[in-house]
Amino acid sequence: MPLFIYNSLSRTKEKFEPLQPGFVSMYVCGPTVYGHAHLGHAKSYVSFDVVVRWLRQSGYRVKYVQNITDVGHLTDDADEGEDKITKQARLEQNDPMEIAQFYTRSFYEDMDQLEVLRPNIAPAATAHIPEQIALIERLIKSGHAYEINGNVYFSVASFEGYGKLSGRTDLDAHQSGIRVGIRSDKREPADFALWKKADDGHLMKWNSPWSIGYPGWHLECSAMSMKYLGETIDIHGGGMENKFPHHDGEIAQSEAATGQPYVRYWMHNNMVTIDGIKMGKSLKNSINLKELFKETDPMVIRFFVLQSHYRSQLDYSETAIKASKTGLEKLRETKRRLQEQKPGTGVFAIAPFQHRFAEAMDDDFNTPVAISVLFDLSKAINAALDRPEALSEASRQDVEAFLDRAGSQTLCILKPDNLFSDRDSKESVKKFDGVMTILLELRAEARKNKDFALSDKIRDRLLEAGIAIKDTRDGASWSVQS
RNA sequence: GGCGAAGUGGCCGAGUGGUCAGGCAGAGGUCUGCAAAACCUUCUACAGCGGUUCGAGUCCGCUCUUCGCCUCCA
Repeated sequence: MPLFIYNSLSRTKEKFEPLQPGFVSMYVCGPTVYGHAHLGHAKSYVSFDVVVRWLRQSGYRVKYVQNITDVGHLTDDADEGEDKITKQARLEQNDPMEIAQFYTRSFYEDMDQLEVLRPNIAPAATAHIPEQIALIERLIKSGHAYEINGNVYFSVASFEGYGKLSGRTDLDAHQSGIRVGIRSDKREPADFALWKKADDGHLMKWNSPWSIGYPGWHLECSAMSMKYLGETIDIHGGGMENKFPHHDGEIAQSEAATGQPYVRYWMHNNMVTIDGIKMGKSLKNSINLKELFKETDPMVIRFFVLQSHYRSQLDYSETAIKASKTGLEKLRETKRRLQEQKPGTGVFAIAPFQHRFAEAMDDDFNTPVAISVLFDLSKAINAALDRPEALSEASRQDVEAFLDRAGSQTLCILKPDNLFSDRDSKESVKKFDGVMTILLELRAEARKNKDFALSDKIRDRLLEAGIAIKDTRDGASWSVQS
């Protein structure tokens, strides 16, 4: 069953065939680190995390590079405005590099909570200035870039096919959108900066053959992608809002420099919206993940994100999150029941579910359908467990193996053990388990003596403490509420 | 204005021609000391108007509406 990926460049689903059999090179645009991550980052990086995980499940060796943009780019037009990181540094009365480091760590903390695997290489833009300068030199030599007054610009007219990703190929149209009246030494308004001379007071700056300055925004991805993954990479991912100008700029400067195709499959994920409006830092409607995690289990957020397709907009609301929470709890409960059941004789065929799950994932990573397969499975398993014959040990193991691969390894919404965090030691878990066993025994005794006031009190008080009791045919079980 | 995407039931959200998405919420039932969970049954859809077709959320056209990009942005 081959994998199909929707390629933003061709606007069709294409059969995935990496450049080298068995090996996938993948680059995803990372965050600009001048603030805490928000729900939009969660959607993006959870989506690409599942892409990486499924490729690995499918047997590929994946080299995953995701940059950290720690060069401050401008808040405004390409020629005006203050650098974002410098601005944040001024607001926090801090050094720009400390700002970048602080928010980089914050980003990974949040991603860890969401079970997003770290990239194999996470290159920082500031650590690759020489590579970026070398790429500019290459472009100047080949006549695709020019230097004026210490600034270097990419000549858009020199690259045929500029704008092919976004569909913006009419250069005259570019000009109409550009504000008049700003002073610029560009030859053409559509040309974009590769190197900018630093103004007085600009804090993040480096030496270059042209001026003391800083690199253009699009440049770092091209330079670092080439350095770690080669001139042609298999997959490049990013947010849709970056198709133009960022990704079209990357294509132009990369392909102009190498003469090789830059990316084989472009993947773009859609936005998170609130009441239909895009969530964005600059729009001041973004939902900070650290705040969100105070009330909502990060796994619920991950599940919520994966319940919609990565190319669809995802509309945030508290009711939607709550629905996801209840839904995820249902899947967890089935998994728990399965683990706790006493071996029976029933035979359960897992193959059709495996097949449907793989089919969904191979169809451009259709996680909502993949999750619906898990719900169908949940229903079938619960029904089987309700029957006296239950599941044989062999069948139970088959189902658990599938749940581990699909739910834990691929979607990563059902962790192997979600009762306690990883920080809790095995010893304390064991002790807690012992205490719970005693409480359940006391409650069972009370019920046997028809002392329902006591048994209900135990149940109610435990629920207040965040532990739910369920009476099953095989006795009571308990679980921690998320 | 230019480029691109989308409008599905109370809510979220799949589905590119021919029984069914799925989740949440609602209703009825089974089970239970009661609850919870689970299971069974069940009610609300494809923005509008034309067209193609034996047959259309699904293809085509028009209209209306929404969103993204054209400034930094996942």
